[in-house]
Amino acid sequence: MNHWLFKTEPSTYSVEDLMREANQTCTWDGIRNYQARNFIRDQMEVADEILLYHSRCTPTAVVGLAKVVRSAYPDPAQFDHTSPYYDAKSPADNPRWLCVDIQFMNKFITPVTLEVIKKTNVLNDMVLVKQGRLSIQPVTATEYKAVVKFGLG
DNA sequence: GCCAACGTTGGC
DNA sequence: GCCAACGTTGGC
Repeated sequence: MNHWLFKTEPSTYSVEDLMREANQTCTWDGIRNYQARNFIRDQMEVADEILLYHSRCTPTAVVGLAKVVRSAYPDPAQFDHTSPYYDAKSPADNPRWLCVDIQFMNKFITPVTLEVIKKTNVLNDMVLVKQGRLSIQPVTATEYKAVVKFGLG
């Protein structure tokens, strides 16, 4: 099983929004970055566990957990003219962008802030710290366990 | 809201 | 296929 970190801006979509969805499940659409797309396509599987991270807010932090409940399929938003994620250049017979469905698992008692992650030895090599702009990124099992321990402990 | 970092686009 | 221009992300 793989572990991931998904970023979201809480002003657009937050962990609380996910908790209010039917079955606490949503489609994680709108990923428009090839590196992130390739992770979804090549490595993401049902039951993979996800750290949900709130970006562009105060404080930026991992705020909860989710899991993959449907593996990669074409992102419907790329073909929807009314969507901000519409992509006129994506061929219908070979969709450029993929998405997964995720289900809420847990909301942290204590959000694990970027500040703490940077200060913690087992966490400060996370892709989050090294590669600031990647919105879907792999997390090692060790990193995952450490973040969960902070968040739920 | 600013702006540095960095990914993408497109002319050549 | 290089790289300047442009657009977006995200910490602060």
